[in-house]
Amino acid sequence: MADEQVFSSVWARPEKTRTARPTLSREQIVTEAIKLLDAEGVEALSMRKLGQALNAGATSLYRHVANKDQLLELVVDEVYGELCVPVLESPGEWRQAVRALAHEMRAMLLRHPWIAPILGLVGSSYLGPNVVRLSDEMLGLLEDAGFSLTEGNATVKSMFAYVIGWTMSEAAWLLALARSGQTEQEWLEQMRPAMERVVETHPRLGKLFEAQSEANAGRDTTEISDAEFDAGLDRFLDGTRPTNH
Amino acid sequence: MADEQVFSSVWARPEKTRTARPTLSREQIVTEAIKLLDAEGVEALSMRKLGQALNAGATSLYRHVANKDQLLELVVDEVYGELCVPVLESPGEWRQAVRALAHEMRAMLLRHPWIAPILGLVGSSYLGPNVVRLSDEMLGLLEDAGFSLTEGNATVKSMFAYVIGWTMSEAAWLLALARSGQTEQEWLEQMRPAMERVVETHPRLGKLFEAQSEANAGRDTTEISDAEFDAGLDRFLDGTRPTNH
DNA sequence: TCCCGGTGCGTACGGTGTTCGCAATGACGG
DNA sequence: CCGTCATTGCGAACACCGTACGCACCGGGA
Repeated sequence: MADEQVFSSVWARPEKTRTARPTLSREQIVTEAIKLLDAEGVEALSMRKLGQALNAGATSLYRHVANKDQLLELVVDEVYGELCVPVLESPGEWRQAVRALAHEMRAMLLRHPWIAPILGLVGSSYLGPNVVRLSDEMLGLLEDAGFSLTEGNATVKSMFAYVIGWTMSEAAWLLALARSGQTEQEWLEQMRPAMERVVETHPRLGKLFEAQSEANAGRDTTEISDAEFDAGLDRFLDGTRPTNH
Repeated sequence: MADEQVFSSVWARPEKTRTARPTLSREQIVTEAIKLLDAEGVEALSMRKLGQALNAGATSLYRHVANKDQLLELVVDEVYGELCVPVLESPGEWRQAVRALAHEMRAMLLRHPWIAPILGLVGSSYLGPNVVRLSDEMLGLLEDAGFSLTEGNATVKSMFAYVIGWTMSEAAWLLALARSGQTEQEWLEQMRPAMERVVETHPRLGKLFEAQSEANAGRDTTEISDAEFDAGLDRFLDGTRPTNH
């Protein structure tokens, strides 16, 4: 390698004369980072691999992005850009709208299960353009439905908290499963002994497992978790309404 | 260094004859890891530093812990051990009990703001003894209050989701603030320009900020966030009650 | 034409998780 | 009392990481 380097300036000019004007852009970097994260997970994202995926050197990225941390902020905001706030047809339908956005958000977080840990590190990147747009539109929707600005803000924040918290644990499960490289069946089978030891000392949990596997017999697992997510969301919404003033 | 190594076996036996029976234990490692995480944050926890803090070599830790990942699982469960489920004095007081646990949990997560990103990586380490104990006791409490097992489980899961989601964003803020090494005032002042640019294009957000700073004038910031957390929690609880059957 | 700001990137540094083999120890069976 | 042996600590090494720095190179403006 080092030897080649010594001669390279002699026997050949760089074969592909580098067009020095932006062959690399911040957008390209961010979208490629997301692709890499989706494909291989959060621990597989390194500046070197990302550069490689872009046919570029690792350190070239630093011309367009200050940090890996900043890159992650950009990534988070970009992903929030996948969400779009539903339109409110009549003021009474704010509840459906909030539910729809919550579902969109859960789907997005499950599409990109690596976001959860990043969110904890990077905050919600509150000032990213997409996050700002999302907050603003959501606030407008609730305003149209009769919420005051502060009420609407509180509603959005609480709803986001529930969705993120819930989906984070789902995503962590999915990640663990993916890392193990096993099917869900094998995975469950593998930790059955630990399960049984738990049930032995905590019979109440055993009864819960029985009741659940009975109630869920024959149902699809994604159907089940959809329903559980909705149930919790509905509890939250049942306690929420605009004050008439 | 290497030279010294050659002679070391000659001019001296190891000064402190290593007692080969456990000078190191899994518990010590976990508690020291937590101390380190609290003191210096998640990116400061390395096996070498942890070993150093324990007067041990980095690789010695691997005799007691399989992985860094496993260590983090142990850490998470240990921290959950700080929580204790309140006692239910009468069946009607389940609401206060749930609120109390939620508060405990939020306080714990803010005491250890590094957990949020770890939780996303490691799952909730569902089978750790402390997590299991917590779930079981909480389930028992709600059972005494008239919830069925599946209802109680759904309630606990949803409540945890809200608390984790909410507190994660609080914790991320605290972490960012701590990393910047500035006071909250300086920090806010520093990103005022970005704030103003946002307000310019999104006047609704500007009105929200005004309304909030007016409503919160003179109040302590921790008092404010406590109240906001409680408000969201109450919405959730308002939509939750045991079915009489 | 010449220069100069912007861009790509090779090199290098300090740090990371983890494997491996060796040294040393205490407990135990004879 | 003396081997034997599983267990523990640990130094060295490997592959990889984020990133600072300096140089080569290009395109556009004077």
